[in-house]
Amino acid sequence: MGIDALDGRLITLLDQEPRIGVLEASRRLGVARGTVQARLDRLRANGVIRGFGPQVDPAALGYPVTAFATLEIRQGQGADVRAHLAGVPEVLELHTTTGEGDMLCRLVARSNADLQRVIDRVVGFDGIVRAATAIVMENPVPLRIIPLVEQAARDT
Amino acid sequence: MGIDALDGRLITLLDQEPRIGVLEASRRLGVARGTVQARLDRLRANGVIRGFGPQVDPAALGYPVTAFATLEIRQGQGADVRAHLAGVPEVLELHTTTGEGDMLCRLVARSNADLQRVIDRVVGFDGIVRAATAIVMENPVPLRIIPLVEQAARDT
DNA sequence: GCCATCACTGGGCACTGTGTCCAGCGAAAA
DNA sequence: TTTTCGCTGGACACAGTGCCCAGTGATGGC
Repeated sequence: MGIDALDGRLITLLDQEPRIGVLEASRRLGVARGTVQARLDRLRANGVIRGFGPQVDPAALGYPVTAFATLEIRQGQGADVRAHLAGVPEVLELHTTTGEGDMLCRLVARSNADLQRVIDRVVGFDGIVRAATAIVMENPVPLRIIPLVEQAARDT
Repeated sequence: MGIDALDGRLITLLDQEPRIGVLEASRRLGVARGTVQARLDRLRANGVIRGFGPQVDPAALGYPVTAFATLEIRQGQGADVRAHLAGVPEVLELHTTTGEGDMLCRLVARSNADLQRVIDRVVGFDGIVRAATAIVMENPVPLRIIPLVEQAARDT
């Protein structure tokens, strides 16, 4: 477990220019192609790199509004609520949490007006007692991982 | 703007098997290679597909604990707080929101004990008045986009 | 009804990258 | 000291890419 400096540089490079292949990456990093291939195989085997799927922007799909909803669940209804929320396309992720509510989910919608429809669909389910919604205005730090990768590479 | 059924199938295919190339994708979809190439170029140009960067798992990097923190900010300190949080590697994303708090951020840590250190670092800043943290226990719906892509493709 | 536009097709081309070998070498562990 | 392991640098056949082209069918403007 853990990654070294070369792993960190490789991940950072692939994050900045995902289209480059193994050969070009080996040239940029100054190591043999086989080394990059082996590192990549190991990173995928260890689960550090889950894949290279397309990163789709919901806004470009017509869903520019993002919100987070904190849900309070009736005791014992967890599984049902999970299944219900998993069936709503506008629910992009769902977590069960400690603290205020019982669940936290990320929603998107076509507009602020459309968000009402989404929320109605989300909370219109028997097991959900209460919901508090926070609409996202700005996103100063978009989902990122590189700073953490660099720290993990340094701590080795 | 908007995507059609072929775009939807292409994105879904690339999400399931990111390693396949344009040629193989064209075979799976039953269209000419040039068509897939043109669709991909258009999706990237429209910003629907942002890229194909590596999806890194923080847990595999040694950060298995995730939490969400709601922050209340002192008036006029927004910019400073943003800059401060952007400098913390464990802050994976940051949003400004309506509702309860002023900001919502996603954190990771090496352990529950380590989370205390991260939170101290996050809230140990003058502009932050109050912070409420929710630790993630389960993640029944991991960050996903395909159901939304399929809905967007259907609505065309 | 006619013509221009546009996306898709199917083909061809040179070139690059990939997957997969291998032998040699230096460092670290046994 | 000897084994083990990761990295190197080279080789090979093959597949895929980027880029070109002419032909075709559908759509929309005139």
